[in-house]
Amino acid sequence: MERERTTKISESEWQIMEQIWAYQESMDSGNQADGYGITQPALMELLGKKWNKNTVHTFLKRLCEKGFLEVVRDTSPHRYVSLVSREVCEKEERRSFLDRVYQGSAGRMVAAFVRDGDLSEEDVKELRKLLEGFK
Amino acid sequence: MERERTTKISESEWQIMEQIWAYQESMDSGNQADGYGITQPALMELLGKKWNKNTVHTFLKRLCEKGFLEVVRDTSPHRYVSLVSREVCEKEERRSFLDRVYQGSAGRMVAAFVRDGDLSEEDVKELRKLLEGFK
DNA sequence: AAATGAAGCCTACAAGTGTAGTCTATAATT
DNA sequence: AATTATAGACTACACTTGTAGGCTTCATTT
Repeated sequence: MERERTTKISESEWQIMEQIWAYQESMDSGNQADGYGITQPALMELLGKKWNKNTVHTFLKRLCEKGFLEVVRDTSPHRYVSLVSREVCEKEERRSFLDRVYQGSAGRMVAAFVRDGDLSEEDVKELRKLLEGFK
Repeated sequence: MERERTTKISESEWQIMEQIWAYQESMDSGNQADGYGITQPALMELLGKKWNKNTVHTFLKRLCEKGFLEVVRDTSPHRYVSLVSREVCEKEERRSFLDRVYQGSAGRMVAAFVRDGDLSEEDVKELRKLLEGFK
């Protein structure tokens, strides 16, 4: 499926997408008709007070232009729906981060995280389990 | 030690730093007097033909302004010396990547890498070893 | 109806990024 | 000395990103 996007989600834009994904997920479980997509007011609510209305609007517009969101204009406060899953975006980010900083070597990179003590005991335990189930 | 930097190394700038670090490392082993720092011509050589001279110069200048490099102007082709280790920069990048995409959770992130099969068998083996030596 | 207010649209603008042309010293050649 | 590469400095410019000020329109509330 996946529309071809060329651009990336910027730092701030991620914070917007973050909320939209979370919101959509929460809706998925509650599952109701077409209440799909978040309205800007609702989004503002989730984002908290530090965000200016117009700023958020700009980001939403740009995210639409970039092909990450879609606006549904048939309800009063319009609704924004994400067109790409968080998983896919995360994956793209990982790739580009990896290529930029670690010449694409996931191994070097994960090792750095582990070595650097960035992981909690929880994380380590979890990770061990994951590695076991690995051929 | 560490000069305070506020800005980050951009995508393209990383490719420059990459070479400079590598070069410096190779010099460290060979260890000779103050032949420290790479010249632009030498850098161009390492970067390959796709880079325009002026473009590279711009990046070098910016990296100096940002406090990542220093120019030594007492030799004919000036010499550029890195002021920050690759390790430190990598760490900063990891942090910002983590915060942006994984809300700072290294665990979630490493798990994603593992789960996604981004790791080679080599990597996995290496990783297991690392995790063993972990309290 | 008049005044308020929220929702949406457009415009602006400074800072950062990728790319590269131009001009000027300076050193190497003819 | 005149000519030609080179190295370095400066300038330019389009595009992206973060931020936000206006203006217009409905839908409310006096």
